[in-house]
Amino acid sequence: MASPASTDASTSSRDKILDTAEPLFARSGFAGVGLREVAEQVGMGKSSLFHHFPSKVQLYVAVLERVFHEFDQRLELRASQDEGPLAQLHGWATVVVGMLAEHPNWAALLLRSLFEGDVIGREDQARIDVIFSRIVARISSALQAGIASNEIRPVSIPHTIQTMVGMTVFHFASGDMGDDLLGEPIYSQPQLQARLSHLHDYIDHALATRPLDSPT
Amino acid sequence: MASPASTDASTSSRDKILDTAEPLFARSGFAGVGLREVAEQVGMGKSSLFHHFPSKVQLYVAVLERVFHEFDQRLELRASQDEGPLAQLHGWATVVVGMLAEHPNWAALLLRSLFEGDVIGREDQARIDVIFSRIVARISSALQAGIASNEIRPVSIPHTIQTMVGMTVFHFASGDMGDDLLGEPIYSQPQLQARLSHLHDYIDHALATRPLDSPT
DNA sequence: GTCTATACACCGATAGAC
DNA sequence: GTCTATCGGTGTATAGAC
Repeated sequence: MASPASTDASTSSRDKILDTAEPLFARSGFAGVGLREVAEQVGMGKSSLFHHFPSKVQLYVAVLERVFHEFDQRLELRASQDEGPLAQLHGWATVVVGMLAEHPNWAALLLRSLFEGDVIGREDQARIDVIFSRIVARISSALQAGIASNEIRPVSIPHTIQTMVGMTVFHFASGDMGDDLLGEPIYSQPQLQARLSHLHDYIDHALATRPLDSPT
Repeated sequence: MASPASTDASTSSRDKILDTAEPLFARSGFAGVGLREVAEQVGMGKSSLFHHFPSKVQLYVAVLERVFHEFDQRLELRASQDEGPLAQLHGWATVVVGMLAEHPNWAALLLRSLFEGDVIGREDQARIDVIFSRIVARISSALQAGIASNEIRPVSIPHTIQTMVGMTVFHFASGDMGDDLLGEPIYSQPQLQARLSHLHDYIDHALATRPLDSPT
């Protein structure tokens, strides 16, 4: 659905390269992937890659930007229904889990891009940062609104965002370690549902002010 | 305290190499570090490294094992005071934040080792997994005991552990992204304290059954 | 737009002198 | 235990034919 070419099955070489490189970068990181491996899997010569991307770094950047872009779009789409802050957070949690489930490479890719600093040039990093900031700002607004209206406890907004990013991105990037811990694959249907429930539970119990606590 | 030389300032070559390699692997990952760079910073020739470690992989493993080992030890030490499950979790949170603050490379190193699967051989990975399992088992026991005694809500234990690992390891590995989000360095004193408070808050509000709920 | 051929630096690892 | 020299291989990237 949705991704590369609009109406037919044909995919541009550029997209094919991106699709091929994405899981490789996700698994092995920027330094861990050789262009030979990418070219081989795409089915073309190494040199041909340079016709579509000026350098390995730019290929990596293109992969990242595509992911951040759609991530941002899907969150924005869900934000357009305007609901209360808690419902908004619940909705986003559902969207994020859905997206990461649909694209099992993305969590690792996002995780890398968030904590591996240097690999990308300043300008490219800045463009990605803009998108990321937009995502953060949205969550931040929801939290702020919720705190103002006393639906959400007065938690630290940045620390809560860090926690929520960790609860989603880190969890779905945790690979074998996560599988072992859960005793079942992270991306199995029951565990996807379990993670979503866990997120909803977090929102309701760690963030929401309990009815019992609210002032008379 | 165990590690390299006990009473004097001299450090074995082996330890010096480990100390040098640790931040490099933390920042750039296994594939992103060249032995030339390591050797240069240690102040010896590339080849000399092979006198102390049979291969690059084994050097990496040695770095990881050292970290996991001390991590495990410090948690065990703190476990020896026997307290209630909630107090135990609070204590561990304090210990973990303290350790990660003391060793700013560790979070990134641990994060990589948790989600980058392939780089290490089976046997070495198995040895690390044993240590990690011990850590997980301890937390798991505390949660289980707390749930049994009704001090802790009946949360999913594996998912809660994933969340807590993310709240610590991911947070302290988040580098520039985390700094930007907090508006202040993650490892600054106020933000260290803030993260610890956030963790305590999580334990008290997301995990603990509220006093109001507990049976007489 | 893809290919072959090639440039040049660096990689991890080994051999052997000191 | 550290060094120099060197091995074979791979890395990104370029040149130029088709």
